[in-house]
Amino acid sequence: MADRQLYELHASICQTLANPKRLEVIDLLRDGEKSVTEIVEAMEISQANLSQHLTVMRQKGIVVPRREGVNVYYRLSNPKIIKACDLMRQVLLEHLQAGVELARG
Amino acid sequence: MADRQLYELHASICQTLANPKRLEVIDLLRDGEKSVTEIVEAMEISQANLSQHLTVMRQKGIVVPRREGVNVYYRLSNPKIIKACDLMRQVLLEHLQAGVELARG
DNA sequence: TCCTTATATTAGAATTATCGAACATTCTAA
DNA sequence: TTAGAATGTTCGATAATTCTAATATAAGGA
Repeated sequence: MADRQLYELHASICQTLANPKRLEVIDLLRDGEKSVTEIVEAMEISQANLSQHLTVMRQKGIVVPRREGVNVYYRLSNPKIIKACDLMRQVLLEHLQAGVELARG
Repeated sequence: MADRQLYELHASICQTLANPKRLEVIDLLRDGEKSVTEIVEAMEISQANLSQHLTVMRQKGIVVPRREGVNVYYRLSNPKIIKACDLMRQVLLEHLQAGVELARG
């Protein structure tokens, strides 16, 4: 596979992580699976909107669903996702300490 | 600082990485600084467009410029950025091997 | 100063992402 | 099989991103 395509796919993963709600979901799934209802109750988000975000993350292979009766439980597909997020979080915190201007937008 | 704000800043960093050209630039800077001209010549990109991407990355604290005469040399601000990118790349490759559908868009 | 090279900025069009609202689906229990 | 709870999908408005083209700025040399 060409490098260009790899960069595209890589960018696609980053794009999936580039949303505060989705990052919060990932953080919530850090220690194991949670049902949609559990996630909704832990966040300030509508069920429909969460479902949209979960769809995006599912399609990109970030999370994996498991249906159990009426509930659907989601988990992270790969523990390295948390590692990557934590690394970026470290970069962020180090920059904040260094006074780098990082305001969103 | 509130978690919500942290997630916003974190998303902002991911957003900055969520572009194939910018990822390619980061990869090019992996082993040390390069001038804008060097980067342009190593990629398929216009100078103006590269300058725009460098501006974004500069503002988000991903890269740091150093002017030397008429040239501006850019370097990564933090080696953890490469580590995070490499981790995500690993996740991507493992997913590809597992046959996960990751097509962009 | 004037010219040239290197880099940055702006404007505008096209594409893409986000969210609320409304609606659809799936499953279980009664 | 109908009701209700849990989850998913579609649509449309708004906002953000990306690129090209044109222009601007900065630095050095003749």
